[in-house]
Amino acid sequence: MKYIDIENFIMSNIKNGIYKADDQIPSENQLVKKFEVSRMTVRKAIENLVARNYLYKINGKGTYVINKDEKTTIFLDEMIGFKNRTTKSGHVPSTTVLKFQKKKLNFLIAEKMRLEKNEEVFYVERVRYLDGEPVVLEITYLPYSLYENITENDIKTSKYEYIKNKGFEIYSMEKEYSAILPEKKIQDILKIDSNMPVFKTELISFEKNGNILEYTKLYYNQNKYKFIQVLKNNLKNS
Amino acid sequence: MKYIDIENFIMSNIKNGIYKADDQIPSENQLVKKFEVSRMTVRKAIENLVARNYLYKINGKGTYVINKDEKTTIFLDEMIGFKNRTTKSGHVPSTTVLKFQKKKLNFLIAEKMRLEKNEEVFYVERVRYLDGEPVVLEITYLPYSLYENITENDIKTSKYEYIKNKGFEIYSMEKEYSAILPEKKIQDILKIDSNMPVFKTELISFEKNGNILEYTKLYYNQNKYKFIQVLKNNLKNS
DNA sequence: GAGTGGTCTAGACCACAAT
DNA sequence: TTGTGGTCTAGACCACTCG
Repeated sequence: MKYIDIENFIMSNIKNGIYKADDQIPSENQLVKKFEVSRMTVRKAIENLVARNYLYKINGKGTYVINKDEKTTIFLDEMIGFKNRTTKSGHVPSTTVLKFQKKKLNFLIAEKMRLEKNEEVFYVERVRYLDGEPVVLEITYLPYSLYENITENDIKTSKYEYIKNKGFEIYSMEKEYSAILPEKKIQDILKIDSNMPVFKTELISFEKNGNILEYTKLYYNQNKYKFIQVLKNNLKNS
Repeated sequence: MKYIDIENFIMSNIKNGIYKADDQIPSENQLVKKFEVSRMTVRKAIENLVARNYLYKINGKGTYVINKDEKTTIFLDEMIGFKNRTTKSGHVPSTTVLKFQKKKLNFLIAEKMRLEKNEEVFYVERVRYLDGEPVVLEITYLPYSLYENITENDIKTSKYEYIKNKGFEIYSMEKEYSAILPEKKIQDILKIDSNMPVFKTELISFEKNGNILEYTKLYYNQNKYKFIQVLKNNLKNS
């Protein structure tokens, strides 16, 4: 396959340090001439390497080599949220609430929350920023029956703080991890390339009695961040 | 954008149950006629929905709607490995060692393992199967100096069992989570579509004194599996 | 053999960056 | 204005599956 030849050419130049971090690689038209192929073939090779997290593109400017060392490390604490150790290193965290609405559940989400279709929930979209750059998009569904008088202000800082203050205790959590290419709307919010997959977590929080306290989807921006978790002791076998 | 119109057309048919799980959607040529666009435009829409985990393709046959309910649930135990609860439900696990070699480290991996370039390691590639279907590809680097007399048999079942039996204790673990589109070689091993991202974990295991016991990369097949983690109590704030 | 998706061509027009 | 990447066309040949 011709596009694999082009992938290999670019990759070997990255691995051998000929293309260094943040260097611009040859333009699509230059690669077209070099490999004597059509532009679509060159684009396919580049798209693959973008999706593989080796290249990034700037519209109207060019294609560049990703600088992994420059990525900000986000420490995930049991994967629940940010433990803002990052703030200690001078990064400024912030949160924006994009949407805060009362909504009726569609069938798909109702099933996940073990509620009836058309049951009412609060639908919340939040974006977490570091130094003004979007890190995570969070979409949360909160059952109306549990949080009747919630306001946008309640979840502007910490959602879990709010849930705790309401008198609920999260006893267990079910998390599903996946990797997807997000829809355009999410790409725009996170300011990521159109071929860059995101790391996604879906979670459901339970009270001890089995009540569902929330259903949440998290989309992590990998363009400028890497997501690290440190585990200590009590490790089990594989 | 025309390809977004096509994406929306297909998605609304999935969401409204017109295309049901495992249904074949219209062929590329049918969509070309319906939308009066070129085939490349149709293909871009379909590729996006494959990467978004809504469609899958079978070469020579057609494009189909993903059946999420049919996905086998894999329980991740502290994300270290399989806790084979799945076997209780009739699934048969197995492991294949693809590669077991003594190797000299390249610069990139040496840096991660805080070793020198050209230092010797055991390079191990293993695939975990369930009912003969590949679930995870694992690539492990084990420092030669720690495991001099290791054999392929030692890691045919449990790597962590072996490490423990060698007298080492994993005190902490650093994990990095990401989502990438894997290279063709990995796509083939995991038998996944060429536009399907994978969930990737990189981890380094430490002894209490800071010694590095392993560097491991894990690639999870999302085609037929979903990866769930259940956490109990001791949850912290976000 | 007919239909499917996989790869590829040789053009085109556009929005966007930089000069 | 020039060069870049983003979208799109109207073809083509191929390997694969299935009846």
